[in-house]
Parts: sequence; structure tokens; C-alpha cells
Amino acid sequence: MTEHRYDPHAIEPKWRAEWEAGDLFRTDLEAAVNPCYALVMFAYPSGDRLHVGHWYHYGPADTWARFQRMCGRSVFEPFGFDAFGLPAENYAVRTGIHPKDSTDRNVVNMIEQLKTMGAMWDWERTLNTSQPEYYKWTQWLFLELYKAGLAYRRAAPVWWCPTDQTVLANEQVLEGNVCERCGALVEKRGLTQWFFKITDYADELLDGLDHVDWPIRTKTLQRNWIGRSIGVEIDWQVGDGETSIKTFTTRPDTLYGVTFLALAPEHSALDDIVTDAHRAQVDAYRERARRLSEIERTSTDAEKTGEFTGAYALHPLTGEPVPIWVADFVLASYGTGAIQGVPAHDDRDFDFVRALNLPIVWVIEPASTDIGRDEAYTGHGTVVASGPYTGMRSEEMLDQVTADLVAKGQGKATVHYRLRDWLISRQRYWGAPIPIVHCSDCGEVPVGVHDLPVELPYDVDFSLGAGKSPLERSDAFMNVACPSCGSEARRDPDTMDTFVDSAWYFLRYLSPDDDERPWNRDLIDRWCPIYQYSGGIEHAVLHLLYARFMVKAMRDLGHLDISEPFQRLVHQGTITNRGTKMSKSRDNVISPDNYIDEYGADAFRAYLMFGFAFTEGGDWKDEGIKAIAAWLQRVWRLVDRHRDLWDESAERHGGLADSEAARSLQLVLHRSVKGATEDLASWQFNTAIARIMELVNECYQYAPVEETREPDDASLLRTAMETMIRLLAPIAPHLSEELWVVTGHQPPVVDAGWPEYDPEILRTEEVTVVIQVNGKVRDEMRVPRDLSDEEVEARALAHGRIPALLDGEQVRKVIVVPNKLVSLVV
RNA sequence: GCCGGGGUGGCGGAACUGGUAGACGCGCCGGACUCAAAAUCCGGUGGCCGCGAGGCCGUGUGGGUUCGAUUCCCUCCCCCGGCACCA
Repeated sequence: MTEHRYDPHAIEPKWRAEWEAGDLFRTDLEAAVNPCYALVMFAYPSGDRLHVGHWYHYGPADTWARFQRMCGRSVFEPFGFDAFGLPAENYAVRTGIHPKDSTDRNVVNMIEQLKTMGAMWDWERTLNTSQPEYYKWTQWLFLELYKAGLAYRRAAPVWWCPTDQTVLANEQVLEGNVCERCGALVEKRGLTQWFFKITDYADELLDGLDHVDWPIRTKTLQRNWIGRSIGVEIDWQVGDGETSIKTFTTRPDTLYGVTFLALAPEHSALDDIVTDAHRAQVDAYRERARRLSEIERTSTDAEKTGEFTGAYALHPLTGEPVPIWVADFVLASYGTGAIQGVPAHDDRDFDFVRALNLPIVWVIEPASTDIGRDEAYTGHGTVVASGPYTGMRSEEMLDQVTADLVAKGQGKATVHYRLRDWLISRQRYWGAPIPIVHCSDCGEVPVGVHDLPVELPYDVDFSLGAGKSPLERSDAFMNVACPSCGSEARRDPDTMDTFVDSAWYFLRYLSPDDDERPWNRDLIDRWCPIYQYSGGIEHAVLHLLYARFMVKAMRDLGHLDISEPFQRLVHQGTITNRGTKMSKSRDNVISPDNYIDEYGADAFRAYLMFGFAFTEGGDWKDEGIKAIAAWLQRVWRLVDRHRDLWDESAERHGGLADSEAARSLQLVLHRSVKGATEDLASWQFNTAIARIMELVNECYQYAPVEETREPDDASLLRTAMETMIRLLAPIAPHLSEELWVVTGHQPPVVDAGWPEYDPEILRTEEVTVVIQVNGKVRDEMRVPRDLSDEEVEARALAHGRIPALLDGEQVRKVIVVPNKLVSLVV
């Protein structure tokens, strides 16, 4: 028997070439059986080398997809590139290399490396958002939304990044004032920009979350971001009823606790209501507020300030006058820009009256009495000092007072959202041009569908202009005949947010070469919603929200029949090095290349799956990959040592050996299949591999190196190893393919079917039952399965040292958990 | 502050609906093989006490429910992520 060494570098390229030659991963989309669209978030080609993060995400995702295919499903696993965007453009500005050139080069290099992963990607169906064949349809989407009134242009205070020289969407501003892309501090500017009306879908975006199988964390992030507040708008008459002010509150049950109203400094009614005696101070206050940055104004630490307007509003229920203040902690952008001040039951209002020495009126008593009056009580409780409502539960009053206000015409039930419309225009070069023409006669005119794409010109000075889109410098691009009247007009110089590109790419994968329509509706009906999506949680309120919006909007415009794009979602964790995120500036980047050169792609994949819990990630350890590489060698040796079992000339025997060792192997075999099956299905790769390790260990136990085997044993051992190879196939695809052939089978192992287990075999004849005395484990016994409770109790009482432990004491209670334990209480 | 997630051996991490805590692996200790080492194969490995049988303790803290709690309830502490004058 010659020893054949496991050499990943010989095996891996060989099998990848075979798979490619056999067109193995080109899914027949029309003839799909039980379709499984396995989607990974596509890649951003900003560098040309894959990093550990790519492998950590894509390797396990492919393992999951391979598992599904082995289970008999038609699996579609595409890959593409999110190629437009800031990093490529900033790189271009820095180096002078055109973003198209660097991006195209990076894509080629990345594909080459991605192929070494041995994944099932269908490279015939790939896409690149920076290609006209793709962005033509991104522009088409824009026009569809525009026609439906879901894309509109308006002047608004928007976030501006001074470093990237462009506006940003709210979702791209982190921690209140940091650019998601470059980390610079952003500022507010009043600009005319394009928006998508995502707020029209706020309710559906919220409610739809109840019907998708996503991590709770992610759903919570989206829910908080959308921020639905159900409340009531209350009308306040000012003076003799000439003017009225609307406030928004979620707590109308505190209405009798109102001691002031406060308006945002930008509130439009201020000029009308302020009295002459207070006008100078109020104007000065407003001017001060205007000068303060958004950051300073919205800082929770800042001492609250305000100015009395001299005006009073009439309390809608009591008719009492309520002083009206202007205060900068009230935001013009939320609700009605005016609030009812209830210092007793709102933290901010409490701070406000503390700073300005205004009165406090308590109207809700907490259930517990140990709450002092040195802070606001924001919970619910019993209503006091509130006219006819006194004595009610505050929750009750909330509904009642809302109904009463509505009936009297002094209020209406309203819902407010934190979500704002999606700002999609960017003053940058490297993106899809907005397909709008500005005509001095006709105004904004959409480009005709047949004139799409509006091509992004290559030959443009893409250096950063002072707040202007680089495209604006290109007369060749800008000057165009008005599509409506034919007179000279100018194109919109902005490009679209790259999140527009990525909001629909998954629809395009199914028919990436179709130049007649953006997507093939029949195929989408068959393959969508996407059965399984995987990617980083950092997109929880960006890409994942935008894509959901886009699908819903396209459904309403009659282009789709689905309401949610992604049925199931998982997030990979992050791999760190020495406890911190890998980055070039920290000089702690782990390069996959070195490890793959040393251990092979299978070992690299397997390490990432075994060394971490997929959704958690963790710190890179060199010893970890060494260990898994050694284990793959161990697997190889196991099969290699027993090659003669598959010798054609040897006579094969059926039947199972009836020995203790054989029964044990049989049991572990079926237990491993069960465990690996369940764990792979739920992305628990580390435990799936643990189950396979147990099987390998058991095979070694069963056939120690020096021992000869009986023919019957050979049959069982052969089955065990063949099963083991198939269980390993999704994880280490190259090695498994090789072993599958070594053991006399036809490739590919990915179509060899998934092993099944026999639940009857797992139901062993004997079970170990634990005996507890007073809750402590004292002994255990082997008994026949499914023994009656009475018999188990009787045996336990007589077993081993149990009688001695009980020492004649009366057993007061006995609990029997069938086939597991018996608990004796004395 | 609010919302979400999490705290388990020296380490990575397991544990189904409450039922033997620590699977699997790393590391470490021991054995076999070897002139030797590496590699490999086999065994051991939560802590403390004990020659031993065995006992006690142990899943961030303190309490509770239960025959039995990593799991359920309450209190508090710490870590991670998100949101943050959103009314």
C-alpha cells in the first residue's frame, strides 16, 4: 500500500478546472427544482486583493449553498460588483488613474482570486453596476419613480461632507455628524437635491419586518431607524383665535401637566405671535440659534435655553392661558416644530423649566411611591389633577383624551416618523448620471426611455470641484437638446447614490444580458423572494432598507409581484487581528494569499468555519488554521489507508457486523449525519465540522492502524467513510471531490446527494439514565430504552450506591424524565 | 438616557422545548513509534480537598421559582452594536 500525500496545490486547481469545463455551476433557471436563490452581498472592487473578510463571508455562504444543492435543490449563486462609488473616485483623484480603469482592473483581479475559493458562482450571470448595460436600468428605475412622483427635487437642509465634496443621505451620517465613507465631520447646507420618497413606505417597511426571517437585531435597527411615533396633533388657539399652533405629542395623557409651549426658532408662526415687548429678545435668540451648528444644538449635554415670546395659547381643555416660548431644543424638522411642555413627565421639558425656573405640574402618579420629584416621571400610572380624567389609568386617558380632542375638532390622531426621504443625488463623477434635462422653458424634463443610458463620459476632469459635480465641467456632456421642446438645455450634473445601484442588483442577476427590460418577471416569480441573503450588518439601515423600498415601489408601479426582496437573512461576524479591526493603517492585515499558498483554499475555508461562530467572528489565530489543515490531513490519511476497501477486485460483502465497535460506529455515523445536516442548514459550521470530526475519530477507533478487518466490517467502514466525504463536501469541496473519486465514485460529489440518517438507529436499545438524589447527580445506570417510569424508579432505588445514600430514608417524591434521568427527593 | 445583543475552562467555542455544564478543537501533561526530533497514533485534562472511594465548589453579581436553572423571573455590574433634545 503506497502512501499518497494530501497535496491541496495539486488537487485544487485540477478540480476547479474540471468544474468549469463541465459547466457545473451554470444553473438552468427555467427548469428549476425547488429553487434556492443563495445571494451574497456583492463586492466593492476598491482593492485588487481579497481580504480575510471576503473569505469569511463568501466561503461559508458557498458551503451553505453547496449543502442546499446536495440536498437536491436547484441553487442559483451569482456574484457581481458594486463598482461605482467614492473609494474608486477618491483613489482616482489621488493617483490620477481613471476610476474606470482601476475598477475594471480590480474586477479582473478579484474574479481570478474569487475563483480559487472553489465556490459555485455562476460567472455567466454576473454584473457590474458601472457598466452602461447595467446603469441604463438604474436610470430607468429613476424615471419610473419620477413618473410616479416618488422621485422629486427640492431645496432642503441636507448633510454635506466637506472632504468628499458631496451631499449624503441621512443613513450615511453616523453618530449624528460623521461621514459614513470618510469619517469626516459633516455639516448642514441648504441645497436643491433629488430625493426618493421612501417615507411613503414607512408603515409598510415597518410592518413587512414581521414577515421576514431576519435576525432580531437587524429588524430592531430598521424599526428604530424608521421610528414610528403614534400620537396626536393638538391645536392651540393663540390670543383671540387669529392664529393657532399645532403641537405633536405621543403623551396626550399629560395634557393637564402642560405649563408652556415651545416653538422651534425656525417656526413660521413666530413672527405673528411674538409681542412687541419681546420681539427684540426673540429675534436675537433666533439669530443665536441660527449660528449654532446642528451638532451644538442637538447636543444633549447643552444647558437648555429659551426666550418667552410674550404670547399665550389657550389650553384646549381648560381654557387657561399657556405661555409660548421659543427654544432651540425643539427641532423644526420633527413633528410640527412645536411641542407642549410637560416638565413633570418629560426629561427635556424638565431640564428646560429647571434652567428657566418655570412651574411644574404633576399629573401622573407612579404605582411605586419611592420616586422622588427631582426628575421627570415618564412612565405610566394613575392620572391626577386632570379634570374629568382624574383617577384613570394614564394609558386609558391617552385613548380617551385623543378621542375627545378629535371630537371637539381640537386635535387629530397622527403618526410621525424619524425616517426622512432618501437623498440620492451626489456631486461626484463616478456614478450613474441622473437622467433629467433642465430646460429654461420646460423646466425639468425626464430623458426618454429610448435615449437611455445617459452615458457617463470617460473623458472628464474628475478632480473635486468646489461643491459642484465634476460632470458640470464637461460641455460635451452637459449641453443637450431639451427632450420636450428641442431647444438648448443642460443635463442634470449629479450622479446617483451608489445605494441606488445596489437597491435592485439581485433582480438583474437572473437576466443580466437582457437589453430589452431591467428584469425577467417570470424568472423573478420563480426565484424570488431571495431564499437566503448573507452579508454585513452594517447595511441594516442602508442597503437593506433601500432594497426593500425599491422592491415595494416597483411592485406598486406594476413591475414586480413580490413585496419583500429577502426572505431569510444572516450576517457574518468580523475577523479581527490582535483584537482590532484589520486595516492598512494599523498594519495588522492578514493576507489570505500567504495562508492559501501554505495550506490550500479548503483549509482556509474550513478554518474560518470551524474557528469561529459564523455570526460572531473573532480574533485570527495562526494555530487555528494549522490545526484544521492537520485535520484535513487526518481525513485524507483515513481514506488513503483504506484505499483497498474500494478495490474493484475485492469481493464486497453486505450486512452489518454485529459487534460493540460496529454498533458504536453505526451510531456515531447516523448521529453525525443528523448533526451536520441540522447545523449546516442553520449556518452553524463550527458544530457541523465538530460532528464530522467525531465521525472521523470513530472511524480511527473502529479500524486501528495495525488491525485487520473482517469483510462485514469493511462494508460498514466503507459506508462510514463515503458518508463522511459527502458531509465534508460543502466545507472542503476540492478535497472531498478528490476523495470521492479515490473511493471509486463519479464526480461531482456536489451531485452525489446528501446522506440521510435513520432515526431508528439513533434510538439505541439501551440508554444511560442519570440518578439524582435531592437534585444532585449521584449515579447513572444503563437501562433498556422506553422502560416504564415505575420500572426506572424501581431500578434506580436499587442501583449501585443509591440504597446506601438513601440510608433507609423515606423517598418523598420521584420525577422520571423518560430515557434521561430519575430524580429522587428525600 | 433609550433600544438590541452578550458575559460559560488557559484559549476558540458547545449545550434541543428547564434534565449528566464544558461537545469539537487548540494548548498543556503522559504513553507508543523514533538513535533523536518533527510528524503521526493512543490516553488524560474546569477548580479545590482526598492515597482512594468520593466530596465540595463552579456558566458576570445578589436574590427568587423548581426535585432540578447557563436556560425562566427580579436586582445590580461589565462589554459590544445602534439611536440619541424625535416630543
